[in-house]
Amino acid sequence: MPRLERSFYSRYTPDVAKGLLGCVLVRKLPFGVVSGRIVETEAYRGADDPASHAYRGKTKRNEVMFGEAGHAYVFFTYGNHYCLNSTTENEGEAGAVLLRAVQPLRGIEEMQRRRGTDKLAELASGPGKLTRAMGISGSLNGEDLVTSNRLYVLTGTAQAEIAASPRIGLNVATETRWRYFIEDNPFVSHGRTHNYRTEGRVERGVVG
DNA sequence: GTTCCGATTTTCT
DNA sequence: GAAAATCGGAACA
Repeated sequence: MPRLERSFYSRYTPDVAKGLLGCVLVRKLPFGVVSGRIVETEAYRGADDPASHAYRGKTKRNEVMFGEAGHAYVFFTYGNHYCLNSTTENEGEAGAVLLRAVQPLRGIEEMQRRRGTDKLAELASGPGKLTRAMGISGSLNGEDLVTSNRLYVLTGTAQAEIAASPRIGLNVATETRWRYFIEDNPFVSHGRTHNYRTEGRVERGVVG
């Protein structure tokens, strides 16, 4: 399976977020390889997106978002958790896709050990869980996903129905539905107020 | 320099 | 369903 190229990432962020569904995130660790199929993402842009870290311009923390597409943007939040994004758009224009959940494929035992649970559906069903399960931390911030041998993404092939909902954990831009996930997939996160089954405003599409 | 609060998870009721 | 844990970045003075 080929790796995603730079041109894949260098597009309108919501399109990249949708396109990443079904692709395979790969992390090489000293103990072996762990990987998972991406089942849930969120799009964040720049000055036009109040929910984005880049909304108020470039800072030391978010500068990766303004750089070349296809790099990892890893940030620390809530005192405990790292979140993994891939940068998007043309260089100089901010954008990133938050990877929120994967379906474990390879290295499941390693992920179980790191997460302290053996339940597959809970290994990486949330952004913080995902980074913990796959050994991703701030040291990978800025990593080039197109050339790195530590962290990269392979193209997906499986056809699946995708749905869209508001992004999770925000109190701004709540009308913008830039969260994308594979419908009825048991590996997506729940997300408190985002019970999409009862929301009734889910957009559908197809990824493949 | 100080204060506020989050792109979350876990645990308890 | 609700709340605590926990710390670095960003905003304001």
